[in-house]
Amino acid sequence: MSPKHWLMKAEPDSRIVKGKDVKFSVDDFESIKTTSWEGVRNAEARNIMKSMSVGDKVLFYHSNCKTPGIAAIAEVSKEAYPDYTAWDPDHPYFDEKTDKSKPKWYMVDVTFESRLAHFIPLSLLKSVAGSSKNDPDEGLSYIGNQGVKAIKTMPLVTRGRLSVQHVDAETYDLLVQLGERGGWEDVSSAKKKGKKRATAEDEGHGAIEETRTSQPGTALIPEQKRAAKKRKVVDNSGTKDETGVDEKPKLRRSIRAKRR
DNA sequence: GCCAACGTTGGC
DNA sequence: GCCAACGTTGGC
Repeated sequence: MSPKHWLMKAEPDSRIVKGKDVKFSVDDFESIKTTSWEGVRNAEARNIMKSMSVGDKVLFYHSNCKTPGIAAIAEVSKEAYPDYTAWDPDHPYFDEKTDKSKPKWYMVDVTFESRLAHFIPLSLLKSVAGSSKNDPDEGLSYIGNQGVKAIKTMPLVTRGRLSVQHVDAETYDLLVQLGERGGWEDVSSAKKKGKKRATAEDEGHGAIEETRTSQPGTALIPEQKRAAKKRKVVDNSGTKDETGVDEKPKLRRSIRAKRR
């Protein structure tokens, strides 16, 4: 079976939730190599993960940060299995309403493959998608109008909110190509951000390791927030169970602690 | 920090 | 099972 393609979001910026840093950047991912994608608490995203197979390709996306966009390529390395963090009351994404006899939330393992040579900012995709033209801007002519069309129909652009998304094969190829070749840096990005080279630096790309906060390995993905919130209501039990998990949970996604 | 878009919840 | 109210996502 040929591999399927997906996009998964993580938050590269630090945020403390229940005493844990939920950050998970491309740097973290690169140094950890393989991580479980726990914390998804959205049914649709969960179902999407359940349909993943080992070997499927994943676009790793930086979300809820200064320059959101696609940073790396990864691969599914373990198919869906119960997300034990849902049962851990100390975990930000504890879900009081599930129990072990009947797992509700699932996760997959994902293994880092490589960074894109050119971080693909969401703003670029939006700008292509929002254009009335069907031909790419200069610098991007290699994507052709099929490329433009593919971008215009991406869920990332048309619907946004989902933290785990399907990407179709052609679109995936196109994005990888974009990430390898770049070509927009002197055009659209520079235009809108006025001179600001939004690519490498914000994302910790390239050689310089920039100021990387604390240690990698922890970060949450978007959906967990809800669960984290609910969780406050409960807070019973303090015992960490023996789910047989020996590696400390790597949160991922995001929790929006307190906002507004 | 704001707030639009959209998902979830719960009353009926 | 509709739908208004509410809560969250996540870009800007």
